[in-house]
Amino acid sequence: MTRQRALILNIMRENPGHLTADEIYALAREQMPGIARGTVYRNLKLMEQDREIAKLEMPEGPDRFDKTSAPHGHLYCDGCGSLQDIPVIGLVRDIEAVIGTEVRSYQLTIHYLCPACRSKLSQ
Amino acid sequence: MTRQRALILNIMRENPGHLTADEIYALAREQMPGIARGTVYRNLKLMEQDREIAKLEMPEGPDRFDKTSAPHGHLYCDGCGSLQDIPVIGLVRDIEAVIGTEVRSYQLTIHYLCPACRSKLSQ
DNA sequence: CTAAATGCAAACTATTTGCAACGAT
DNA sequence: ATCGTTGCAAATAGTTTGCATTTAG
Repeated sequence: MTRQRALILNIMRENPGHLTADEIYALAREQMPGIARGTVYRNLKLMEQDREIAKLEMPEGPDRFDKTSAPHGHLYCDGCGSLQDIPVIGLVRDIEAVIGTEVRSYQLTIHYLCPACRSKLSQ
Repeated sequence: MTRQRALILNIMRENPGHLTADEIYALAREQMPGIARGTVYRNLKLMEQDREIAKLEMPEGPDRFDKTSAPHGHLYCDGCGSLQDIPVIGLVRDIEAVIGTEVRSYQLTIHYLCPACRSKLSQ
């Protein structure tokens, strides 16, 4: 556990949202100006492999990262790209019943139009 | 509808799997050697916007493309990266009940270990 | 002490884009 | 004829990597 890794973890804990690697890098530099972008990417990858965090592949733009807590899905607006958590119940259980083995994790992205984008379209 | 676009569509129809843009490009060149990589990418993006096909963001490597038929999920093996379709029932209905608006599409990737990778680990 | 992690910069992969020429309608 | 689409090549975005140096355990 290096200082760099602790800092990255801390930033993710304090930050509610879904940060990209570069956003985490920028926040990290505020507290540790010498930290390298590569270090951030390397640590995020390691933490993902340890399943301390989850990588969210986005329809547009860079990946985002989520500290893994309760499994949940994401609502993605095709209009503006906004992202929100959404609870999902029973999915893992159902899938495990079908495949007969453990689900290690899942990524669910629901594409929809958020209220703001919907009202823009109807104008 | 250009010859190029028709060819790309046809390759996707004939090909059962989950091709990457470059795999489609390679197959397209067999029948139309002059086709440009950019043309393949452009058409795939347009077809995705028209929702004729779906883009699958992969945990590793390039995106893959799926001709959209019945909505379904994907089983991704964290060991070897293999990808398989899996039926999903009731998910869209459940989500729409929660969010109160239409689900345009979704992407569900279940991470697991396929039988082959599981038996390698236990050795 | 030593194995693992860092900083730096260069390399790489996947994808996008500007532009002149071409082709579908 | 016109406007969207192509081929080409260069550009970009995001991420990874090699290597000498530093740091944690």
